[in-house]
Amino acid sequence: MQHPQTASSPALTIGRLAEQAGVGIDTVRYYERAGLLPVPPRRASGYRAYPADSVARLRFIRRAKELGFTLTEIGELLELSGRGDVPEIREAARHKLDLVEHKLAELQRVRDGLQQLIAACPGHGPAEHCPILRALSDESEARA
Amino acid sequence: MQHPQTASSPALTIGRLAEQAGVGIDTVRYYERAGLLPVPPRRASGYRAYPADSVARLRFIRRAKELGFTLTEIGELLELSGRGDVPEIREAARHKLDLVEHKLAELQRVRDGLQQLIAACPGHGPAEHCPILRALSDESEARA
DNA sequence: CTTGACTCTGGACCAGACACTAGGGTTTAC
DNA sequence: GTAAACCCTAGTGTCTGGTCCAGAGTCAAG
Repeated sequence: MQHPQTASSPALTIGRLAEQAGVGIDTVRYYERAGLLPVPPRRASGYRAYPADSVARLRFIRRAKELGFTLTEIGELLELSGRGDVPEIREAARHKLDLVEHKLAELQRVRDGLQQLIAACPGHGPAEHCPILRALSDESEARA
Repeated sequence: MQHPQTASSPALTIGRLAEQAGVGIDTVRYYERAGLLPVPPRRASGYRAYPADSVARLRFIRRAKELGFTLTEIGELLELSGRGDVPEIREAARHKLDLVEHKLAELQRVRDGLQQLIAACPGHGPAEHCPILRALSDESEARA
């Protein structure tokens, strides 16, 4: 833990924060409304003043989103990461883990499917021989 | 290949088509609007009359969607497949595979983070260095 | 012929995740 | 000190991928 703003932390404006995290300004405000970012302190002018570590948090959100988590889920993950003592939270983490493993399994299935298709596809020749097309359109409803 | 409608093909109603393909009726119409399904012939009454092979096409769409392709991408795949452009299709699949593998790797890191969190959190103490957050927010911006 | 199930069109609506606009005030660089 | 660049709120618009009417016509069974 470091003091948020003793003297060294630059206290970013929303614009700088957004830029450093690679998102839009509106997105930052949206996340705040959505409860994903803590409400930041304000200057006298009303400008939001973000501690430097907000960048990490925003990046986390961005990347988790790329992984297919919804903002709600990300909020839950953030909550887990933010407080670490109650056993309930451990349960929640377990629950999240299930979810993540489920996602992993699905994604692996997708990967395997794609790999097989690519491996079997000669990359040339008539379309009838391309298993990518066949695999998707055939009666391969074996397991659904 | 079989003749579309010489005499034997049943010419499905939209309801039957949807049912056989496992999607909703509205979805079928939506796909038509979106250009994913060819505009079908109509009966005198105005009812859409689908050739039997529309089922395969719809299933293709459904499965490609399960593989994570967007409708736009699927439209492109369908176009490529119509042209018999095998190399391009393969390239598209390869590209998707790259994305999927990347996601897999990151998701694994999230999973590891959760596992560590659970293991290291016996029900007390500050989860100050939360591995979940670290997994995704660190300077792992190596490639972006 | 009637009834109930089906289909038609056009448009409204949903959630998620933002992006943009208007009409202001503020900060900063020169 | 002034102009550019930035920030504020509130509200509306956008895109994706559908879903759900309403009101009207059509088809199949009995």
